[in-house]
Amino acid sequence: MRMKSAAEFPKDQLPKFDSLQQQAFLELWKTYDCLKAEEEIVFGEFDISSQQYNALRLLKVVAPTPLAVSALGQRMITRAPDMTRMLDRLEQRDLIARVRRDDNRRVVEVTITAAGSKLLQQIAKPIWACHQRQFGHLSEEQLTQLINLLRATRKPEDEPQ
Amino acid sequence: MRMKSAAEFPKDQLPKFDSLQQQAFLELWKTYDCLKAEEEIVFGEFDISSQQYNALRLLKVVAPTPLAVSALGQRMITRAPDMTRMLDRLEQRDLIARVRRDDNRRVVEVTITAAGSKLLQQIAKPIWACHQRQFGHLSEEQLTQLINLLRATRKPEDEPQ
DNA sequence: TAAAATTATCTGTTGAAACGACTATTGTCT
DNA sequence: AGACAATAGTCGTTTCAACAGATAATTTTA
Repeated sequence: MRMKSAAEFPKDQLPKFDSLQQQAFLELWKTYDCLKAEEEIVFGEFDISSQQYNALRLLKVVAPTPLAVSALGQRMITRAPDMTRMLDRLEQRDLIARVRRDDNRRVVEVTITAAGSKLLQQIAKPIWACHQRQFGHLSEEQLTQLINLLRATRKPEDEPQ
Repeated sequence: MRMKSAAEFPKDQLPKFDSLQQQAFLELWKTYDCLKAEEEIVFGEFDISSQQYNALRLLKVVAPTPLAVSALGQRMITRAPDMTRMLDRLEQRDLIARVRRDDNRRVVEVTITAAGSKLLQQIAKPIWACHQRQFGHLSEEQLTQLINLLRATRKPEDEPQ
């Protein structure tokens, strides 16, 4: 986590109003929150959280190969420090299966079940429609631009492809 | 909440891969989550949540005029269905004050206290530095572009200013 | 090979979010 | 005025997230 001291930004460079940077953050927050709320309505109809959906999605990608809990955790978008209990809930609903690996009994491997795949499939269309509603009015060019800017925000080194 | 039936998007229009729209959403999510995590570290040093910071910030803007709980709630970025207890916590720390309005005894008005203002002031610099770290490498043009795209995403009607 | 360190996951606890139901106050309609 | 509805905020409960510490299995080190 790179840290620059605040002193690197001397007072006379401080904008009088909230900085453009803060504005960008607030817009990002607001926008994310709007879209997430709409998504959650869709997910809610299937009694699932976006976190859970994300986990299932990742498991589906590699299926039928299992994924260790830690590997799954690392690939999640939002860092989840509580994989265990999230997987508990999915397991109780028989959407995933857990197996302790034999050649290394510390790791627990997770796979998506048929029921889990089916649920994903059911969600796929409404969630796709949701994203269409949210971004459908933007041109392809605007979308790639947005995506590139978001990437550039996260990764200072690699600018637009 | 406008709803289009999924049928409006016939199968042969479905992209083989995840749609650009979904990609945009995931980028937005990822980016927001990254930035938020960094912010929370800063806020954490002051034992405050971003929600609470937001509330204080809004109160500061209108200070010394008080703001009704409902008005505050509506201006919050993330809809908070639990204003009461959030304000409880802020009140316990003497960062805000609550007064029941006399001419309409249903509404409770909130103001930021001197201590609250002081805390905001202490946070201001580190949080500004945080936003600089996060967005400082983007040009002013890129930032306004990003802001405009985010706005356009939320509000289909008004395209870039 | 026994002790120490590391890895991978689990559990306990605490605080906060979500959702509804509830109370109090005011406004409206007859 | 009295009944009914609307508004503003609070409280109760359940569930979830975050952090720390515990447990168990493996690897490293002396």
